[in-house]
Amino acid sequence: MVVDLSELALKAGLADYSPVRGCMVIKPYGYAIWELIQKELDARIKECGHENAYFPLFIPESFLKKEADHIEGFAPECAVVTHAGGQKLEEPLVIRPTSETIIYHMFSKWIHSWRDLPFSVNQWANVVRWEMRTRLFLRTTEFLWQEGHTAHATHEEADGEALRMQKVYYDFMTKILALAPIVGQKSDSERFAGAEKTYSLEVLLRDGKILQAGTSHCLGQGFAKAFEIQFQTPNNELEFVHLTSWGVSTRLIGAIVLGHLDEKGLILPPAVAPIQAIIIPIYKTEEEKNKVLEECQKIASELKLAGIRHKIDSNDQTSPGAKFNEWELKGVPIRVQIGPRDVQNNQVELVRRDKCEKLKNIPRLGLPEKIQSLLTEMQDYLYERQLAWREENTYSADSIDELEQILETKGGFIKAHWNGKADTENKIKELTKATIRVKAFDEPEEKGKCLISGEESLQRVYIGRAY
RNA sequence: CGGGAUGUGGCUCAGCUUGGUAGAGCAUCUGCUUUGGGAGCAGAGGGUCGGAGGUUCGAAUCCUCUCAUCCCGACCA
Repeated sequence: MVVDLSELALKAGLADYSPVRGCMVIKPYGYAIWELIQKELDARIKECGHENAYFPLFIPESFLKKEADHIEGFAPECAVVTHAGGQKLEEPLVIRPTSETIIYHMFSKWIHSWRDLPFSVNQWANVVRWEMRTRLFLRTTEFLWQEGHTAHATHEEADGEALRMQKVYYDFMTKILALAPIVGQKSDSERFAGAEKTYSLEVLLRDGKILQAGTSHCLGQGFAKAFEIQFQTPNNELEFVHLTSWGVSTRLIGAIVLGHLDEKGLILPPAVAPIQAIIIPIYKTEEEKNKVLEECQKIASELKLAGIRHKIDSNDQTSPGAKFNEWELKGVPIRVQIGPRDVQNNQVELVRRDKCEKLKNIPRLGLPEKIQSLLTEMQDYLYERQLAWREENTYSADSIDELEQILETKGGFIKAHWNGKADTENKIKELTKATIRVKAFDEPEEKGKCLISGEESLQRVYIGRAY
């Protein structure tokens, strides 16, 4: 099984390496997936009342330094512009690694009264983080994402908003991406730089590793104080706002690929497949070709009417067999095969990418409806399969040896007791190369002893090796 | 930044140990036959061997330096 994302992403035409270290070119097929992600998620974000805006790529260096934890977390990975217009700049400009600072600078100008709250903005943008090691889609130097920022009058409201957006992500990932993330809260050491609490969504991939697919932060008042975002209460008192920020990135494409792939290549959930049905004509003679292609055109126009994203692979130079393999590699959900026999009998052959089963003698009449129902079935099936995969690969460990053994032989999520402290967390990481991924919300209470310290613990946490 | 590897037609790589003036497969082009699970045959075009310097009559091959990329660790969406 090809589980190497880089190889698969290159072969399937999602992306290519660029001349710049750690940066990728997202090719049309990969970008089309991103556009579908954007479209679906953007609608959900707007339903929450958040509007889109755009802030500058450049951030004055001094802005980043205003929040102590934030600069400490991000300084090592910032790209900084020191020269422009042929001259050394008065103040260096950081290329945004994230936009909290510049957005909150603006918030302080825009928010004055309790009547202005809650206040929110979302932006779709690129950010740059000079990571030591990069990997196509999972960790690139420049990546695309969406970052939402909200300001609230109370801590409870801000925390509620951070949780609400995490739920929006959960809903999006399960319904649209057919992924089954564990949702919960990050440990202190894995928390976002400058945040009070970080909520995350952790996906178990098919190679047994874990991917943080999205985060939502309750920032408390730290940034508000650093950027002096104050408002007057109805009682005429000055108070600092409570902020949240939340984001998902092009990493989601990596999550889709690694969450669903099989030995033949990608399997795209229908909801984000740029091509949902690929039509492959099969013929020998010129006469057959004309008849078959004519029928393909008819099918295409019916699919268009039905709102199914499709394409006819009319390439004359490759054999049908080659096309089958090509589109399987690219993960197209439904393949429509049609040859002279089918035209004759008013039927087609369909193949579902996930199960790879051939459905012969499908009546030509009502084909769009049939394809639509298969797409729906496949979307559900992929989610069920992901969920089952996660459940089958979630284990419990009650000692560090047991934890290590499961990591070595199986991978996956391992639930274990932990005392909640940083030193024991580091120790686990040191010993096993695995990290505490998340404290799940729906984890039942259970008395136990910390793997390292033996201290009392009331709840298991999820541990695993992550990307 | 530590460890490993690689750089040779568009792509994947061989050749390097033991120097003798560049090769295969895929792709491309031409022609004919093919097309229901990765087509066949015949022919053609295309490379200052990452860069610089050195050794030598002669360097893809040996030496020195340099640049770049990828993989494995510490950092991270």
